[in-house]
Amino acid sequence: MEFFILSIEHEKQKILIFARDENRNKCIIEYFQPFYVYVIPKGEYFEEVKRKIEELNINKEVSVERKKWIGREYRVLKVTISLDDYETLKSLCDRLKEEGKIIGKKEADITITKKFSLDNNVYPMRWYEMEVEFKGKMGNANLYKLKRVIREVEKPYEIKAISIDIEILAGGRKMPDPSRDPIDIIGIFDGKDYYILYWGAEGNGGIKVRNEYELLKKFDEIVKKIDPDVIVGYNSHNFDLNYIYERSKVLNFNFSFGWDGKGIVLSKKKEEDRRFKIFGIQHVDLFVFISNILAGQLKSEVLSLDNVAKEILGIGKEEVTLETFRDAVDLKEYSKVISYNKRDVEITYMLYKHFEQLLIELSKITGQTLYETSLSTYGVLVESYLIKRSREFNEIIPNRPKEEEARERLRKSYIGALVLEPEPGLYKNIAVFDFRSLYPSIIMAYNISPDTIRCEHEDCKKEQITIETSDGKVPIWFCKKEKGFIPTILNQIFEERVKIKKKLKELDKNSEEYRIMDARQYALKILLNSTYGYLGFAVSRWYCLDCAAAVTAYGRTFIKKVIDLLRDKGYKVIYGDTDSVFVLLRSKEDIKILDEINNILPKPLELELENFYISGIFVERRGEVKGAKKKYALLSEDGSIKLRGFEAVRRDWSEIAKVVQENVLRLALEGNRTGIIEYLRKIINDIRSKKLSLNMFIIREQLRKKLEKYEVEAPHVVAAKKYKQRGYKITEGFIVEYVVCKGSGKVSERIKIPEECTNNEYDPEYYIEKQVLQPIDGILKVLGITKEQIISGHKDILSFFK
DNA sequence: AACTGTGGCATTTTGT
DNA sequence: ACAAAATGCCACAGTT
Repeated sequence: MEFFILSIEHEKQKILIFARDENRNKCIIEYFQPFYVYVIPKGEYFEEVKRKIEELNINKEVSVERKKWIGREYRVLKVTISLDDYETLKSLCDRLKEEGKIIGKKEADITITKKFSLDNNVYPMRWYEMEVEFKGKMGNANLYKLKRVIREVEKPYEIKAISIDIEILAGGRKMPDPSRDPIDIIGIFDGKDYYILYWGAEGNGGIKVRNEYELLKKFDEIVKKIDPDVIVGYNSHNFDLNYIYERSKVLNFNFSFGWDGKGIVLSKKKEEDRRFKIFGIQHVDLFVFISNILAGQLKSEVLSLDNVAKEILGIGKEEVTLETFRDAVDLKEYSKVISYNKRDVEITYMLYKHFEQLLIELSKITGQTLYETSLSTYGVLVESYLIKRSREFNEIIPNRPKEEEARERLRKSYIGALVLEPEPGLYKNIAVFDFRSLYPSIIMAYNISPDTIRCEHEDCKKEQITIETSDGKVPIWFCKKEKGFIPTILNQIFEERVKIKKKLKELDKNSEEYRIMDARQYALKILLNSTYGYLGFAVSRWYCLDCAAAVTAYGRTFIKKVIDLLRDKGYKVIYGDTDSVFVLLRSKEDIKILDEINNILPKPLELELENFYISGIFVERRGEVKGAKKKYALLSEDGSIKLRGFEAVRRDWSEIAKVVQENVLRLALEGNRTGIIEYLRKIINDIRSKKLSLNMFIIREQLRKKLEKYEVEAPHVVAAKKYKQRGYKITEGFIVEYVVCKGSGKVSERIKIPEECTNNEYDPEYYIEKQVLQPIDGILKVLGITKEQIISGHKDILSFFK
């Protein structure tokens, strides 16, 4: 029979595969998974260790295998025991380790479900033909016993997904608290029909029920009726599912959706960061996935559903204020809130559909469930992938570091990328060249891997590079005779991606195949680009700080080499960062020097033209003559502007500061000096005469730790305390908003949170001085515009306002 | 990891 | 002699 696997769970050593057959019937396939660990004895103690394990008074099977441990081959003992007897084996191994007789005990921390996948080459989100034996029913699922996996089958599976979103109207007045405030609305959307359940008021467009208990009951029924594979929410781990879970406890209601008939299960109990799982159904929290994997590519500063939907789907923002909620409660009329909820479930569903293929491809590649992928960070993705591939290389999977070891690793650091110091000024005709995927290329080109580092071959030692870590400077080399685990894998990913990209060019952009292939190449790109970071990541199993340090060291030599080549040819290089160089051309024709440079560079490194710019501006660091790094603006031929590092792209500056800086930068790049002077005169006037809305003056900062942990009375900390006083729940990650108002003393003593500000209350002087003139100071300096020119007749623009 | 920049705070320097 | 201004350092947020 053929099955599409959704997830693989276990009860002790009993594997439960949650799958669907060709008719979408729920199927649970059972299998008994042996538990085993690998013990690596030190050569001379091999027989002793083997004997001691064999003498243990437990059921066991000990076999001798040849396995690789970080590239080196060993005779190892594969010890298969019952999971219940693990402690006995562990204490023996701990003792042997202390006596120095074994290198270690490995793969004990690989979950039993993972072991099942590795041993049988069976992973979620794929179809398999299996030989099974029907055993009867388990709930409403067919129960089978797995006899044998015949083969993987390539065919599509159409995922049935629903999105959910809840409303707690008490939140219109205070933070919703599940011990007190009921759920008023639960919305569900399956891509076709909306089920907006509500109670306690009138309303159009929803399904009215008698009370909250009935609401949960109806929700349960609908989910069972739709029988989805995926339930999607936006911030649903920390809000929607958490809330539904808590309310069901308060009301003593037991859900029966989920294949085990238990509904929502709390799988990680860390306060403030709980994780909810549903057996057989993949719970996908898009907010978590977007924050972990996609945030870097998005322009949105705050990853609210509205912002993200606007950027990704181009759906406009709907203004819903707290007033809407308050009115709904006061008038007992929910129509507006119902349509708001309807829109939210729809957007959530559409966003999910937009990312579904990427989630699927990432899951397939890494061997994880959709649920696991949606919670993964880059490190988890890379590691899952390496684990999945390890068997092909006969590599034993290294242990995850213990807390102490991880802390130790965190203390170590190494020299990173090279950043050139730019000379402040306004430049014309700038070409930006960069290396395409520099770090992955270096790993491949130099065979950088934990298993190739410091090999014993004298030949390999000849090509060394010096790395500098917190332990000091040391020369380092990588094996040239045998390809390492990580470079081999990277190479394969790289080649696979090239192949897909080639294929994409032939496909119709609107075809299903294009969509799948494009998601696949993007998933591969994510893995390719995350591997360097993974090597230096403290909790990695294949951690290798010296490898990471070698990657950056090679990176620095390459970028230096390019700069030297360009300078030798008489070009002026004005800036460079990690993998890019900014060079002044005499004309656009000069771009052809790229070919000459690429002829000299070793393969597969390749310098490319990132773009050509008409003009660009670099400024000084505040209070210094040195040019500021990672801070510049470029004007391209199509009129678009690229801003890096400037206050205009930062979240912790007011809108007025950002708008003014961006406008001034544009005028500067266009060479319009008089425009700047006129614009500034006008804007200063507007600020003073309070023509602008308060929104322009709100400063936002995030709390990066718990409020109590702050040592200083910084403005955002003071503001956060004000929020707290007003009954807001202040958590880590809370975005604090404040406005600087008139008054005396420190800034922190005269801030107000927006809801305290009446009558467009803000301090014009503060904003003109600190938010408008400060950020453009460097730009004006480059252009040689003095403050007197802005306010003619006055020596100093600041004294004008005093 | 590298880098920029703000505000708070304690101390030193400077102006009157 | 005193206060204001400058300075240096730290904590912190954020971008690349």
